[in-house]
Amino acid sequence: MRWSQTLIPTMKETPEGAEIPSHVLMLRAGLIQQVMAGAYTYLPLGWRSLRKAEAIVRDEMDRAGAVELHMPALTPITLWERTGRVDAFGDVLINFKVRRANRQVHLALGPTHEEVVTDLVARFVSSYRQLPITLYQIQTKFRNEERPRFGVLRTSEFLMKDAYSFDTSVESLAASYDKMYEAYCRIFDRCGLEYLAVEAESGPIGGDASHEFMVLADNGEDVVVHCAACGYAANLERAEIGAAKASAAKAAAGSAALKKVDTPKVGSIEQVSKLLGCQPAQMIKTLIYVADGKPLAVLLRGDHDANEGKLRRAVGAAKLELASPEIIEQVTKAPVGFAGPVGLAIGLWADRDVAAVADAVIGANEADKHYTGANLGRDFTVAADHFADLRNAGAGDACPRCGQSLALRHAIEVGHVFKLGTKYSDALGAKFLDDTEQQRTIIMGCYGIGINRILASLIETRHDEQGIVWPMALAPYEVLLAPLNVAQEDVMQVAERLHNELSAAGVDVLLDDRDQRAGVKFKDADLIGFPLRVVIGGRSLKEGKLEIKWRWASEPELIPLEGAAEKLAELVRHARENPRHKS
RNA sequence: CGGAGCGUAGCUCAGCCUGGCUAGAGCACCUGCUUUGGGAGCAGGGGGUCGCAAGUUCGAAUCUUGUCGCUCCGACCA
Repeated sequence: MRWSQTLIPTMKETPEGAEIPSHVLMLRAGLIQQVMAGAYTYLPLGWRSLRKAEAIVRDEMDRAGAVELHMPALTPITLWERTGRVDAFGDVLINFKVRRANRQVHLALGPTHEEVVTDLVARFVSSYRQLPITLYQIQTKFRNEERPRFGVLRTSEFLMKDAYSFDTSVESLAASYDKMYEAYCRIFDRCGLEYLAVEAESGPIGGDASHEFMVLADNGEDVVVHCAACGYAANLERAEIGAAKASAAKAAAGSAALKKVDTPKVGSIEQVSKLLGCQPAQMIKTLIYVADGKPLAVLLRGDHDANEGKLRRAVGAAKLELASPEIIEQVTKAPVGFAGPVGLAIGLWADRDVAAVADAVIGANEADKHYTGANLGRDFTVAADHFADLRNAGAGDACPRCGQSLALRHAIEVGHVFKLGTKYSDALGAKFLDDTEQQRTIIMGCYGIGINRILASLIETRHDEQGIVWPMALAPYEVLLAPLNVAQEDVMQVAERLHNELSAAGVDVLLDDRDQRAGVKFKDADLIGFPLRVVIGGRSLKEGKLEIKWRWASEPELIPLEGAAEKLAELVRHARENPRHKS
């Protein structure tokens, strides 16, 4: 391809509104153009990279035995009503009515495709002989994001690979799941991404039933908990906390007396600690939840955050949510911000770390009042079996596996594998007859990859001051030919010949045939980040040599003009095998 | 959905506070000449409903109100 014949609108300056590196660089390098908040055009270069990522995903899905099909983005709302997900998705589900002859049809744009694919399987699969099977597609998904942001990281329309496995048993599901897990590792390896597979919230099946594939990046929206010592990794919702350090476990032997103090109009932990001159860790906060319709109270150290998943599992509730202000007032007889454990008549749970807080500051269940000097056992009690790990892990907490210190890292979720169980097959009647003529429900798994996020997370983690540093696998073009003077005939002859020979050898090559100064060509080459740049002209050509430079290398090297095409093709082939080469 | 900010040429921005000649600069674009290894120089040229609407005023990019769009922080995220 010739530069002059395609569309590559590079920008010297950072457009207003772009903040994070991947967004800035995708715009400046002419990969994307924003059409509205959360919707982008992929320009020729961006589209090439996206298609390369897609091709890798497709290749590995096929290798893992998954079968590609294509479902419509347009779906009837009734399909979503059958699984109750109209409510579950809420405003995220883009849906609308259209006129069709003399009636109205209510449609939804698919945010994912469990319903459509399960309905398909329910219609055509009826025997264990047809199972297991894993179906996948690569398709545009639609979600009405509350707040699109970070360039292509969070958009309302995005390209997703979604796969669904259908099995006859939990053991068979585990095998399907493992195949997908391994395929994901191969995909992200080939893309040159540094990723972590972390344990994630597991849903109905429990146990080891969900993993998220995370790319560690400072601008990631997710937080993963990582132990550098043993490799334990989990997302914040799921991360367990190891047993408390022995030194902190001194029994709460407080000396102070319980004393009611005035805290007028001051309800938050931060405000109260400031007013009373104590540390948040000296406080115990009391959160009121409603579990399956019944209110309960949870005690946490002031500087800790509740983990609703852990709490739900500890309490054994199906549904758990923070209580409304009305319920809180009814239960505590005080406005929000003044709840405390003393004299509360509802079920009381506590995070393990609460036991170590002596002479604590707590709410007094009375407007504008707190207690100081509160002590567990003397002033209030929590049943021994109501102590549990109920909070989010924090930096410095003990690793549940090895006891070393945990670290919190920001990350971008690029993939998710999940054992679904029978939620959708039950709702949509996907059953099969087993070899003993029993009718049973098909067991499902689902597996997603955000294709756009592969690009964004790669750029987020592989760039420098000059621009993107593409790995060979996803670069829009593998080789850039840069003739320095397009008016010079011998230079252009060499460039044209190399272009044709490399193309014939299966190398993606772009010829910068613009009549531009060398500086402009170099800046654009670095900004876009072509892995291999070949300069034709100047001193080296007179000596029968070409100058080549890897994007991640600091210095160029010279190769003989003689046999250059073969040499370059060989270099490209080698670099394709090593997706993670670094500067 | 709460909080904050920004909308002036394709891009980055000045002008607005304190209303007043024909609305500006740099980059980009077009023409010519020069230049040619890290975003060139000179000369000339094209391009703007100042987001939109209403209001105040003799007069609005500028003041007021409303509205739309975009961005950031937070909440939310099967």
